[in-house]
Amino acid sequence: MARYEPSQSETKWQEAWNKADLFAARRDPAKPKYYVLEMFPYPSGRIHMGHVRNYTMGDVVARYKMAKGFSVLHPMGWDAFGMPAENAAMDNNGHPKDWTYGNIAVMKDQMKPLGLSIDWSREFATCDPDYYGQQQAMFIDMLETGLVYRKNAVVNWDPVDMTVLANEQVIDGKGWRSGAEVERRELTQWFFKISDYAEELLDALDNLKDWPEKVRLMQANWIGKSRGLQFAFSTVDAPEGFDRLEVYTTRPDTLRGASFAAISPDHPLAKHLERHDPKVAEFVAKCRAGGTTEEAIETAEKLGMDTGIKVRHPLDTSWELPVYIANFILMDYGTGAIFGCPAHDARDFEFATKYELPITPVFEPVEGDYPEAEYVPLKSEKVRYIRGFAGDEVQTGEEGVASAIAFCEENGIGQGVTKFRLRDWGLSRQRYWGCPIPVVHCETCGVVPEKKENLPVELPYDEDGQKIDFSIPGNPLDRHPSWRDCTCPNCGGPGQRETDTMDTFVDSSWYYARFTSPGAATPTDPAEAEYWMNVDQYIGGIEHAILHLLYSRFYARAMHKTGHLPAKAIEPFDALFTQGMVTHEIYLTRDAKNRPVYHLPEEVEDGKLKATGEAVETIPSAKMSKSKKNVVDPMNIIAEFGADTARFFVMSDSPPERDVEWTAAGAEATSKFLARVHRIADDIANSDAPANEAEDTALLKATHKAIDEVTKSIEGFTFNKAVATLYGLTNTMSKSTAGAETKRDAMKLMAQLLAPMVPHLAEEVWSMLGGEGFVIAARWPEADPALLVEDSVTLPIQINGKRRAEISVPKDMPKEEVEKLVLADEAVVKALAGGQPKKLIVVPGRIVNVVI
RNA sequence: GCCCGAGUGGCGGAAUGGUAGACGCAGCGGAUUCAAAAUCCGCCGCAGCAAUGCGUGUCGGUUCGAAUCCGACCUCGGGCACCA
Repeated sequence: MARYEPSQSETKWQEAWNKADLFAARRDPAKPKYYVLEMFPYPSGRIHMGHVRNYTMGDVVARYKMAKGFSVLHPMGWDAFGMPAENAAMDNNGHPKDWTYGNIAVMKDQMKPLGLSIDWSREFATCDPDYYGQQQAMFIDMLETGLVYRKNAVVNWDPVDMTVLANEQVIDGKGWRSGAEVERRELTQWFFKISDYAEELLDALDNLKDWPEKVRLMQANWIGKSRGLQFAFSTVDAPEGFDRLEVYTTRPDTLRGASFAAISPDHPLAKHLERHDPKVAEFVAKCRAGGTTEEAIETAEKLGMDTGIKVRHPLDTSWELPVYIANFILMDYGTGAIFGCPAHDARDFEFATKYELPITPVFEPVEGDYPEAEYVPLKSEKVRYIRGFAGDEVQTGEEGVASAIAFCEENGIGQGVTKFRLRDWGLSRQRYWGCPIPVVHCETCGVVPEKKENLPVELPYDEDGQKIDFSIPGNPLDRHPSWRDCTCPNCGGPGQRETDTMDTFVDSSWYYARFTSPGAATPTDPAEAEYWMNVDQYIGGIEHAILHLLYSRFYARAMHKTGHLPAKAIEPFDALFTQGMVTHEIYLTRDAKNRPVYHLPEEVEDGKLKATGEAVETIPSAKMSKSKKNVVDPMNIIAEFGADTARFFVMSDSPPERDVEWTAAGAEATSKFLARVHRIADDIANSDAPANEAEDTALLKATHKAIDEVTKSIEGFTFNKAVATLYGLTNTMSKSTAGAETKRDAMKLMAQLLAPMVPHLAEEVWSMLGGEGFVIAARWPEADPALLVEDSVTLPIQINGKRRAEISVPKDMPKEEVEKLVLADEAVVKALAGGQPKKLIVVPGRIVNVVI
């Protein structure tokens, strides 16, 4: 009797697949194509269960589509630039390049045993000069097309380390290494003009039918289209050149409830005052403390300072409002100046209360009492205007806004304008380990793009023969004279290279396109892009719902505009599936400064560190993340049980879009199940049981029902249900007394159903039962509709909505006859006690409800 | 603070307006075995001897019928533009 030995059979089948070169994507005009892509990994060092889950899902789809007769593209690469490599270099006195490529080698070795149907010939890393050189070429094209520009923007500045910090490196407003209070500081930075596409990116969401509704909603809110009024206050006692103060409001209907005007600390007027008034300078400096994130700004204590300047109310010029500088006004949104109506805005209410400003209601509820604090009804709700100036007395907020805009336009007060919350994409990073921005700063010519024939502008590995020192904070490119100094591509005179590198989101905004022709001498090859684009199914984490996906949608449009993608590819991902995350508890201890030190699960046992016995703090499950070290190593599972067990386990139980808490408990059970399938297949292969018509038909029906359900489950991304179906079919198969021939056929069909999830075992079973060729090369089975119909159904009988009895009736029994049967039922007769039912509801094939 | 989700047995979950708890884990009982492992069979929401009652985060509503639809709230998770 053959035993289930995954360690041998998995290697055997992987070698056989390789030899047959089954997974190389081929442009085959005779076949429909299918491009399935999982979000490529960051090479953190080791794979974790999240990767296994992500790539197994993609593999299930890829293998299923292969069996359905598609020419499949299923590539893999590495999102290889980014901060962790520099941090590692800092910690280990190493080099980001060595660390990154070392990690890639290890992770690839760990992924290979999973038996994924990946075309490894297309592999690349974003830190390969060949890849980022093409990215530089596109940057130059975009610069020439006007899609790239420079402007000032704020960064987190660590005044002790004299360096720019990532948001992640700012903890409670302090630098993570120096502990210094972080300040917001302006630098000149490079930007992509994504705002040009705001409207289109919003409108096009409606056509992304196979994207999750929640992702489209999140992106729509992020883009944040709003209709409002822009107008200028005339100022009183303002410095020269500031006669007018432009403000933007989405609630012009509340204009007569205005009690103050407020400007951002970064507003030109605030900057002017800062230079002339030490008190303003002090206040503005206070406002600039803390990080740059919207979260930090929104949750910080609301601070304001009266500038002493007044503005005249546009509807009544004798009415003057004070002008405050306020830390919660963002310069990036609108005009960087607002008017506050504390009666109908929570934040303005808080501010007005704090600074004792008047709170004047503009409208009140149509019914009921005016609330104690601010009154902020939905814009769609009708309210009664008591200090309105346009439109009806009773109207919705939306109507009030529209009529206020119309009134202001007619009376020359201001203009209705449409604004977007979406800001241009700042791509400059003051860091080493990223794609160098290919421009040269020349004293005579200014900012000049590098010549394309000089690309790639490669990152220097060392510094005049010396290893680059990553232990010094800041950007090594900035203090690397022999790399930095160069000749101007325009005039040939002395120039200096741009030392900013690109945001890693740029790298991941076009890798899907590069996979269609990874070796091309241009960013893409038109024929290949035309054949393979778009990505038919994209799979990745919900954490990328906004930034990565929105940037990719913009970048595809930019690539089209610069001639690198066909028009059909401006929405690069036809269907999107967002998998849930794999979560795990977090273990930490504290260092001398009470800062957290994280520990891997395998270093912890019974709440203590294995090495030292020190007790660890346990934080409840959170997304597995390399920085928190709450990652589980799938290699142990593969070594103990085999890849098929790891694959099947991550597909079972939890629905794919939901988070799953990793627990080791189920792995053994999964392995037992796979061994059971193997055992049953072996029994069947050696059986000579005679045919048995009734049993044969029953097994055949069960098998076809399973074909139907598994197919639907794979198509619908409910892999956990496919697993449950396969468990059920296995139980049926094991108990069935059907003849050997029928059982063999049924088992071969089951091998096909198993193949996308547990490909090695499926091949083993297939070959045991005499299947021809590879099981994954066999055409996907189709359920015979005739075998799916049931002759009779069980109808539950409810009395007043509670289940009290059930009857079994032929499938197509007419309603009237069902009613007769129901009324004759013992429980119904008893409940009616001789009376008539008030109502009798018969839902054919589903349920009966007797209302008494 | 703002935007988006999710809450069902001891546990993961199934059922998306029609029998709540499919399937699996854990547990319990049995068969097999000298014994154990493995395997096979059965039971398994809570309370109750039972009849029956209760039960899908909480409270309210719509409906003949609600885990499912609507409203308010609570808790947990994701994102917030320099983590990837």
